[in-house]
Amino acid sequence: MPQLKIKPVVNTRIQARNKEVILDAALDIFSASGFRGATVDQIATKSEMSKPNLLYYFRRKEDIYVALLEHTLSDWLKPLAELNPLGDPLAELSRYISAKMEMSEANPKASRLFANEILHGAPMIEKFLKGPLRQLVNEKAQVIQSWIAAGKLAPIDPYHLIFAIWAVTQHYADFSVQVDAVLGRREDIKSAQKAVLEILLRGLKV
Amino acid sequence: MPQLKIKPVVNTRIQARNKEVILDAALDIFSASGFRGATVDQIATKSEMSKPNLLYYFRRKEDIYVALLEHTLSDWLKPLAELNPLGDPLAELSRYISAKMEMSEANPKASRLFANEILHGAPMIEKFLKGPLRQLVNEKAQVIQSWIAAGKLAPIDPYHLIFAIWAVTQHYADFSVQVDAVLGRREDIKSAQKAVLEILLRGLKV
DNA sequence: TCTGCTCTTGACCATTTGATCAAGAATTAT
DNA sequence: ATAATTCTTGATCAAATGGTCAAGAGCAGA
Repeated sequence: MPQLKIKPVVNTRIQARNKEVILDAALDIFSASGFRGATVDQIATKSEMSKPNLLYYFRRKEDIYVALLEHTLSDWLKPLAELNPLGDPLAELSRYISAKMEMSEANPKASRLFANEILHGAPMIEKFLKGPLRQLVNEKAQVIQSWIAAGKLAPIDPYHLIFAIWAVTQHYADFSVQVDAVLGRREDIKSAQKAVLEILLRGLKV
Repeated sequence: MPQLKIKPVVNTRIQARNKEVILDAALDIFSASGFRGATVDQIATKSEMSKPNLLYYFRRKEDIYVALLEHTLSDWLKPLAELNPLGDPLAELSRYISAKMEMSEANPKASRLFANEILHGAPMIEKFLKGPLRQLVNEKAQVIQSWIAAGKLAPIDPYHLIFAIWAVTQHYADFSVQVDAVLGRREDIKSAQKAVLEILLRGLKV
């Protein structure tokens, strides 16, 4: 009696490759148009496969979107997780800010995907925000608080400091169109990074 | 011979009222779902009128969206325009930051509408960004630069300072879902405002 | 009151779009 | 080689959606 298989059980080479191709294409499309604005056809075309073929790998449009977000979220946490309680406060924060600026430069599409999701109420990643993200922020806010208590940092609310760092660094990815329009040229990330470090860190010195 | 009127020439009372009702409803819908995600039906329902009736006032979905953006843009410029070159630098910047924070609190929907538009490449407001906005920012950057030259402000790149102020203040409107999720409660704008002022201004003192 | 304009809507249309299906091609395991 | 499984796609569908139209209701000025 033949086994009834609705879906492949294993991930073959072809599956691994095609799923990656699809996620690559989907990042382009979703980050540019948002979930509703993107169409399965666009993603299929960019993936150079037929729409039914794409839907063979991800059964619903939403599945692609969720997979993409999950791919992105762990990367998103990493730099903050690396904030070292034992390091020098200003050096640690400087490293964190620089890492975020470089992420904005290297992968603005992921940043926009994430921004768009939150902007629209984060329907897919509420659990991530209230779970792992919240926990990590709590933990690192305590680290910052301990630095302040030790007199190594100016007394600034740690949570709002973290929000400010997120806001400023991601601004260069999410609002790059506006930044470029105002400056009248493609923003150079080096000088932006230098300016951001000054603006955010200068006030933190004791 | 009767005059051929395709569209009403004047704005009657009914038109004024209904257009406002529609724009109100549209702000709700567009800010929550983006241009593509919003449907004319949703806006019509929220406006308590039939779809053809809505389309009598705005012939295309895009017309509603554009009208809404135009409504918003002038408000958007106002606080920055009021930055007074003759005032005390820190007091002026403090006032500007506070005004932006209050705008985020009072009208987060407009902020999100704007954010979403820029996030997706600002197809409708490119001219605004490269024109009036750029001009105003240039002007105010010069003001800040003159404060720095006069030794009244720490030497910080004025453009990036303005970007930082935008980023941080609008973050509380655009990413409120994330802020609330991380804090585990509805953010209180008073304490946010206090923290933001400290973070952004502390480093600007000479 | 009567005339002409404004306002309103049910019915309808064309297109887009997410998703399905059956059937054949390609690949893999035996 | 051959059987089983995975992969691929043309054709198709139902629902959603932006927009139109004709016809009637409401309103304002003469």
